[in-house]
Amino acid sequence: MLNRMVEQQPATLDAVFHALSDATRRSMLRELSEGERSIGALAAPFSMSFAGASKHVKVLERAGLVRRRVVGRTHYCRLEAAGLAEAQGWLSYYERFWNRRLDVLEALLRAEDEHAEAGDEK
Amino acid sequence: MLNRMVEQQPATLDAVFHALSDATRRSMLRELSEGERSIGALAAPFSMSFAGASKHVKVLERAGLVRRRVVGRTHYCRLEAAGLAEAQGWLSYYERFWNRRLDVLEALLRAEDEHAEAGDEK
DNA sequence: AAAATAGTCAACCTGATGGTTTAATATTTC
DNA sequence: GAAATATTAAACCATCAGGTTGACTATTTT
Repeated sequence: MLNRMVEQQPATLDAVFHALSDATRRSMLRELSEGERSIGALAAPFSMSFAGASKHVKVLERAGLVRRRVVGRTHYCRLEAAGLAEAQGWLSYYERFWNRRLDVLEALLRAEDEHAEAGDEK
Repeated sequence: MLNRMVEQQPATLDAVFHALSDATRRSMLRELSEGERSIGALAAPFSMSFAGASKHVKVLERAGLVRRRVVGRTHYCRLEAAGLAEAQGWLSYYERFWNRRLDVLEALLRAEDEHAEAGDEK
């Protein structure tokens, strides 16, 4: 079950990471994390045309990060975070590498502290 | 200290996510997770020109995911996972969203199990 | 019915991407 | 020193990305 989530779906991972590689889209996701937003509402903070925002939303949809609900003339978008989990799954493989570095850093700091506690602080 | 890692550095995040949006580059990172590799060694599995691989490595370097050590005519690359930690830091904000979903799924499965255990399995 | 609103679509522009090939540079080997 | 090796650089190509504008569709308001 977890497997299904971490599983490699190259096309999808491409789409997810590509979607995340743009600061405007990342901001839109942040906004959507607070609740549903219309396309117009998503466009507003960027003084960007509706058409521009529409394109960004489509990129997010293609990546499976956003879903759309049409009510009358308004399109409401909401966050679909499962795709982000896929990205995290991929990244988690590498955790050990930076954890290792953090371990070293931690050890260094601890050593420093112990040194200080030992009474040689000036 | 953790803060410094999770901190938003838009330009860098752009570069990191962009670097990850290509399957070839993700494979290269996987390869580098096993140890240092020359540009040629990185190119080999993809039947791609040296020049092509060289470009990919430059993208990874720009994103801070790879570092290079030149020994004679050979350029050795190694993984620099700190940049990946930045990406994970960004994603971690959204964890609660998919965790929430997993909780629901888990609850559903548990409910199913209990139902089964209750003796009504046929 | 007319006007305003929310959004898409298509065309267009500029600049980046991913790939190639050919030439050039630096190093190593013969 | 000549030949082979490892790599970059530069030019080129096709395609994609991010953005705009203008025209169109569908809904809502007046």
